[in-house]
Parts: sequence; structure tokens; C-alpha cells
Amino acid sequence: MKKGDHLFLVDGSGYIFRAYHALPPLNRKSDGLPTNAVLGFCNMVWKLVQDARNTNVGVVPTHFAVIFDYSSKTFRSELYPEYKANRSAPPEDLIPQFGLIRQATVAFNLPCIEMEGFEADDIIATYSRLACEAGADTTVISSDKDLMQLVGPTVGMYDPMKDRQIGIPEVIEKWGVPPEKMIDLQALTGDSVDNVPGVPGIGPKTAAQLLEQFGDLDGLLARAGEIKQDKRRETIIANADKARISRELVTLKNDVPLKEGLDDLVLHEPDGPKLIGFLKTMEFTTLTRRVAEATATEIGDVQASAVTVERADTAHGPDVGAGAPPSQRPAAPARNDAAKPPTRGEDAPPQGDTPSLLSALRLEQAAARKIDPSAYSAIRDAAALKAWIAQAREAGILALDAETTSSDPMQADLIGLSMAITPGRAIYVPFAHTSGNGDLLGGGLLENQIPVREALALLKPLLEDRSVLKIVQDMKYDIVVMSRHGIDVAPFDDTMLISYVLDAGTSGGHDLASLSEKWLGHAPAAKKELAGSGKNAIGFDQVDIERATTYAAEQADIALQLWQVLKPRLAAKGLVSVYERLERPLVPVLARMEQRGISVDRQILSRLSGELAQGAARVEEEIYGIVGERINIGSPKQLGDILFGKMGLPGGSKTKTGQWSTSAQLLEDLAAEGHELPRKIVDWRQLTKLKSTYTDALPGFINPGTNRVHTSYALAATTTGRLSSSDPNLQNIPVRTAEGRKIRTAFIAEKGHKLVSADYSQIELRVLAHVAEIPQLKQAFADGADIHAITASEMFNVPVEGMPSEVRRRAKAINFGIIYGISAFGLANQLSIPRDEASAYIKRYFERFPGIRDYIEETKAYAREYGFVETIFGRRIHYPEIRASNPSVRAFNERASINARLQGTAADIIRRAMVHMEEALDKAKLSARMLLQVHDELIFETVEAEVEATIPVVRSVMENAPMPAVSMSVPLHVDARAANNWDEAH
DNA sequence: ACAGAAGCTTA
DNA sequence: GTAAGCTTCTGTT
Repeated sequence: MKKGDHLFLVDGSGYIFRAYHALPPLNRKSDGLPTNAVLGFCNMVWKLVQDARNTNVGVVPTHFAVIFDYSSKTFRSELYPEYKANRSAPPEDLIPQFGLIRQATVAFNLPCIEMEGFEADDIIATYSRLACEAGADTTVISSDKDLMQLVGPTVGMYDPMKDRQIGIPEVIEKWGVPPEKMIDLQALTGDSVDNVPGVPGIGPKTAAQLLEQFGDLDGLLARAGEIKQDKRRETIIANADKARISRELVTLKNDVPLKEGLDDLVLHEPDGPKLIGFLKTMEFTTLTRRVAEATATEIGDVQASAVTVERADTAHGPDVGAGAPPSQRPAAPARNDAAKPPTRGEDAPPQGDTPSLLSALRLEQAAARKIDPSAYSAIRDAAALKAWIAQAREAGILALDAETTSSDPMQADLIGLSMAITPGRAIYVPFAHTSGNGDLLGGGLLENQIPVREALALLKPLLEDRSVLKIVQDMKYDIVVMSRHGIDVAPFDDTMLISYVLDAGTSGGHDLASLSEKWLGHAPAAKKELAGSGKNAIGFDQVDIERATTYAAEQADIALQLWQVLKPRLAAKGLVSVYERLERPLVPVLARMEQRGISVDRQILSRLSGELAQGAARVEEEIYGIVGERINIGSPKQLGDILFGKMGLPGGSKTKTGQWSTSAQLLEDLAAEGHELPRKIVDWRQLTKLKSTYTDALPGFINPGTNRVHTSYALAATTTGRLSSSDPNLQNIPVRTAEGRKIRTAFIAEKGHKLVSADYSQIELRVLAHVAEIPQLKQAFADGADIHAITASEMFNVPVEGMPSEVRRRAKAINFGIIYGISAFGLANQLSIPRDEASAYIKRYFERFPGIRDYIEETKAYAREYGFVETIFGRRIHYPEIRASNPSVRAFNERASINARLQGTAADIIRRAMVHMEEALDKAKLSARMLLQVHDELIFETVEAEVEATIPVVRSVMENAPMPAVSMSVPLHVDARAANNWDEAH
């Protein structure tokens, strides 16, 4: 073996267990021999031997070996008799596969290596050392953490199941320590599967932290007395011996006396007939065919070979090391497109104007600066805070981030505040961290913190100071939290919204972590690394102050640096007014809407839930009666099998995963043919959907403090400029069916109040008429005529009077189709007509309204040229894939860009209405409060006596919303109604 | 435990 | 044919 060679070492034993559990059961057809792990193994080896180039393994092997455990008795049992003692026997149908995989290895012409007294891992360690000494590189094919100690400059790992490399960065990401400290980490944490004791109560996180602090295990044990936490110090001192023996157990032996030398591991071409013989025996037809093609062997010429199947009582199955490696999240490759050359049209070539230069300069500075946690500190007394506030006043600008206990700003307790004035430096002010040793009372407040009240009293003048700009990522959250403490933070810039205005539609989100990676090339610490996730999550109050400081200060620091890079880009791209008129002013408006919430009647929901439950139970019994067994109706898989398998209904289409489709559309069609079961399934789905998503879920969102439901609006979640609503989503409350509408009756006005609903009529079609300048449509809207009827009349030359409803329906579908970026395929589906008929409709439509064809072509050409489209207010929506070579990807982007101009303009219009609404109501001395937005509808709550006065004000603001920025050539029309509940008001 | 698919709700 | 979010089931290449 020489320099440049590459050795692949497959952890055969580890692979068997992992493949067995990960792969679906598979049995040889002829006799039921279980073979799933064998097939997985063969596929993996074939891929690596034949086609490593097309995997993420990165290199092509020159040497190859598969390593197995020999038996459970190794030198480790001598060292520590309990080692691997509580290992249970492997599953029955895995046992015969141990031997088969060894035979598969031989069939592949690969060395099959095992050694009495040593584990596979020791052999792997030995070969990788020898290879390194020979100047060659090694890839260990495994994801077992026990092998990670081997990772280094010349040794990598590769997880064949996830097609993912594991190098030094991946080890650090997963375990928090570099590979050379894995031994010490495992010595501390132990391993319950292998019965390595470790130190009780020390898990990977604590171990990594201790090793970070003390360097290595010996350092830690020598200086254990310095550990601050009482309990931790004691257990480590008491269990020092266990840690030492554990270290011996997990340390891999790299001087195993091997029979085969490196040169015996040279990779040979596969012997086609020999391998095919084995694969044929196993009845792996696909792989057999593939191997035959690659080795130019005629399958028919090869006889199935004999294999030996070991029986459970003779196999050395129990001896094989279990491989249940912890799952690994694929690491997103670091990406920094800030340095990329500008795309054609989109980013204009570097200009001489100040904003571009400033932006470029800031980017350079940010890229050069390393984020250094040691420049972050905690402020823990009032005097220091006062001094800091004085500096911030002087600076006139300050980034901040509130740390709380909940992602719901209406429930969050404020735990601390981080702030930054100078890039690279930041402070954290802890207010309410607790000792976190977790009894139900939550532990006591830690010392040396400025109490919330006192700290906020000091900070309030700064946060409300009109001459100090506050920079925040996602300001709406902080506004809600701070306003609950009586602080009105202003003025502000929001880095999330600046990014949204600049880059809506480009890949990547607008959250702090994504922006930091994109612009600063730095991945900030994740909150879940401090506070955990899922059911093990702790409140931020329980995170210790030191770690909280590093995390929180970094958040503020990054917000500041992002602002420095992004803000000048707004001016450079002419997007300042979009940000200042459509985004930033909406933040406090939405914050107030969220804070107000809406009243939801629990009793109505609970009554409805009962009715739905009864209804669903009845339909369920009827379904069971027809089907003859109690299947899970909620499982599309089971349903498909029953409908199209057992009952033999004419199955329509399959979904992309090969399942029978059981969509409502398809079931409706079957019902129309006279089948009774599909109808019942559709009914059952409606009832259970209403129950689970609405009547059962909504009461859980009633805030115990306010007795109202507070949705959360996302300003930067959609590509088009629409808002989105979540937790709960109040933008998809049912309205189409009578059953569903009952849910809306539960949304009620306070006593003595009414709900007012005001919605734009046909806003997107009006926008279309305006931007595409279609005379007939403009005229129809000016006349207040029925737009779909006019369209039908134009297309089919029929009078509007006495028009058959079917004719109007088709015209309506075409109008909507235009808004969605029409295709014959889509229209045909919508109207259940043949594709050529739909094509004919579209052709005719374009003949009658040539302006719309022009509009569509112009939009596509513009998007192709610039990579984005704009709304009439200048909002940009990017389509980076508009020039894709894949026709369906390209067509999708074309339709989306056509829709985005219309949907986005409509979204801008209602945003403008919302921004102006409060002042208009104020000026008219009306007390109405805006509660909800549903894309083209606003819902208000107002005292009964003011209803009549409120409606004209609301209507006027909404209808005139485009003014004075844009004067539309088509009038906007708003319908408004008041009632006691949302159903009647709508 | 978590992610993705399927399905359903809205404008 | 556009834009979203939530629930349930399923599988863990």
C-alpha cells in the first residue's frame, strides 16, 4: 500500500444490526429464509465497490475489507467481566443472516476478516493505523460512535444508510468534542448497551462540557475538586475508578496481530459468475440483473450456488456487536453566497453609489470578524447596567434580543435581555434565572441578578427613546413581550423583515440562524443545545447564566452585524419604501391584533365536538358494516387496500409513493358512479377533520389570562407578501359547508359588542384588470357588474340575462385559472373536462382578452430576465429557478410568478389598509379594534353603538388603500357586515 | 423522536 | 393551475 491509496473498512457486524432494524422484513420466496440485512449489505457493498463515485463517500477505494466480530470473549471480558454481559440474544430471523453476510463477503471477492479475542472495532483500528503509516487514507464504513475516536486527517467515516460522511466537524457537531476526546467522553458517559459503566448521571452534554473545561479525563479527575456543582463533583470523585476502567474498555486496540496484511486487501474486480451465483441463490433479482450488466455476465449461464444457513443454536449471532448508533442529522453544508457574483439582472453590477459600497464594505468587515464568545459578558448589577445604558444612549443604536420561557409571546416570561452596540461585543442582563434543580416549584431565583422590575425601570427610557434605534430580529415577538411589561419599544429596524424585502423567494429562511450563516458565514449556537427540545426541554430560566450569556449575547451581536450588512442593501436596491411602508409599520399593528385576541365560546365548540363525535361514530359503524372489518379509516394505506384491493372498486390513480390515491375528488367520482362506501368515507373525513382540527384543538388555545385566542401572524413566511397565521391558524376556519360554518359561530363578540367583517370583493381579478389593462374587465368592475358572467358573455357570445349557471361556472374557473397561472392541465382537472377542450377555452379566452396573454408573456419574460417579479408597490418576489432546464420546474416558476404579481399586489393593498386603519378609526373617534386578517378580509370588534359609524370608515380605508402611492384604474369594492359572531358577520 | 406523505381547511 | 398550516399515519436507505 502506498500514498494515495484508499482503504475501505466495513464494520460488518455493526452493519448487520443496523440494516436488520432499518430495513423492512424480507424473506426468500422459495423457502422464507429471512434476508433483509443480507440484501441491504449486498446493495451497500456493490454500490461502494462499483459506484463509490456516485455516493457521498468522496473517493474510490483501492483496498477493501469487511470486518466482523469473532466471539463475545475478548480481552475486555477479562478486564471487566460485566462487559457486554447484559446483551440479549438477537432476534430469531436475524440469526441465519450472520453467516449469510460472511458468505456474501466472500462472494464479492472481498477479504472477510475476524480475529479471536478482538472486536471488529480493534481490527479496524489496527488497519487504519497501518494504512496511515503507509501514507494511505482510510474510510471506515460505519456510523458507530465507538469508531469515531479513529477519525482524523487521514481517517474518515461514512454512514452508508444515510449516504453521509462523518469527519472531524461531524463528530464535533454530534458530540461536542473532537475525535481525539471521544475516548474520554465515552469513559465518562459509559454505554448501557455494552454495559460500560461510565460515571452515573454524566451524559454526553455534561461530559463534553467537562472535557472542554478540564482538557481531558486525567485533568478532570485530578482537578475534580474544582467542579462547582456539588452533586456532580461528588459523583465524579466517587466514580473515578469506573471512569478509568471505562476508558480502557472503550479504547480501541490498534496492534491486533493480523494474519492478512494491507496488501492482502487490494480490491479486485468482482468475479461475475461467483457473485451472481450467490445473489441468485438469495433471489435478489434486481441486484442480480445489475451485477450481470456491470460484469457482462449472462445470468442464465450461472448456476445458483450453495449457501450454508446457520441454525440459531450454532450461530455465533449473540457474539456480534450490536450496532445501534445514535441517529445523526445530516449537516447542512455551510454556505455563504454573500461572496457569490451577482446573478444577472438581479444584483446590479457593483455600482459607485454609497449604499452599495457601504453594504459591500460591511460585508467584508463582517466576514473578516470572528464571532468570539469571550467578548460577551453578563451585567449583574444596577450600576453596571446604568453605565451600559449611558453608552447605548451615546451610540444612538442598539441591537437587542429578549430571552423568555416560551415561543408564545402572550405566555412568555421575560428571563433576560441581551444587547449589542459594537459588532463583536455584546452583553446579557439576566433577570430571572432560577437554580433549575427542577422540583415542581422550579428552584429558587439565582443571586446576583437585577430583578425584572428594577432592570426594566432602568431600561424603559432607553428602549422608548426616540433617538435610539433598536435593532431586533423578529420585532413583533419582542413588542408583544415588552408591551406586557408596559414598555413601548421604538423606533426599530427588524433584520428579518429587511431580509424578507430584499430576498423573498430566494432559498433559505429569514430566521436569525439562516441569515447568520448566509451573510456572516457563522452558525450561531442553537437554543436547543442549551435548553433541550421536545419533552426534555427546560425553560430558559433554568439555563445557567454563563451559557445563557454566550447564547443570548450572540443573538444580539448577530442581529447588529446583520443589520449593518443588510440595511444599506435596501437603499442600493430601491426597496426602502417597501420596507418602510409595507413591512415595518405593520409590526406594531399586528402585535396589537395578536395581543387583543378574539373571544371563542368554549360551550359552542364542546357541543359541536359532541355532535361531530356522534356523527363520526355512526358513519364509522356503517363503514365497518360495509367493509366487514374494523379498519383504521384514517389510514389512507388501509383504505386504499380495502377499496381497490378487497372490494375491487375501479382504482383511479396512485400517489407518487405508489399508494392508491384516496383523495376526496376520487372518492366523490366513485360516489357519483353509485358506490355507497366512498360517500361515507368522505363524510367521515369531514366530521373527524372538523372535530380534531377545530372543535377539539381551539379550546386549547384559549389563553387562561385573557380568555381569548391569540393567533400568531408571520410577516415573513410567504413568498408573495401575504401574512400567515398559526398557533392556531385562524386563516383556515371552515366556511364552505354548512357543517363547517358552525365553527364560525363560536367566534363571538364581547358582550355589548359586535364583530364587523369587511372583505374585498374579487380583489385579485381587479388587480389583474388594472395591471393587464383589460378594457372589458375594467368596464365591468366600474359598472359593478357580475365579472364571471361578463367573461362568459364575451367568450361564448351569450347574453348575461338568462345565462345557464354551467356557462358562468366555466368562465369563473377560467378567471381563477388566470390568477393561478393557467394551464390546460389544471383547467381540465378543475372542470373535469378533457384537456383539449380546456385548451380550446384558453385559446378563446386569449382571443377575447389579448391583453391578458400579453400580460402573461410579459411577466414570464420579465421574470426570466431579472429573476424576480414586482407588485405594483415595488415588492420583489424572486424566482431563482425560472430559467431551470427542467420544463416542469420552469413552468411551475412561470405560473408562480404570474400569480405572485396579483396575489402580492392584493397582499400589499390590505397591508396598506391595515397600516392606515388605526389612525383613521382614531381620527373618527371610533373605538373599533382590528382583530384578524384573512388575506382579503379584516375582522373588527366594536361596541354596538358604533357599528353604523365604523363600517363606512373601514370601507373607505380599505377601498382607498392603494392611494396615494398608486391610483388604480379599477375601483376596489368592500363588503362589510356586523353581527354577534363571525359566521353571521361574514 | 422525528420527518415526510397524504389529506383537508382557507383565500 | 397560486399561496398557506394542522392532523394523522407511517417508516426510519
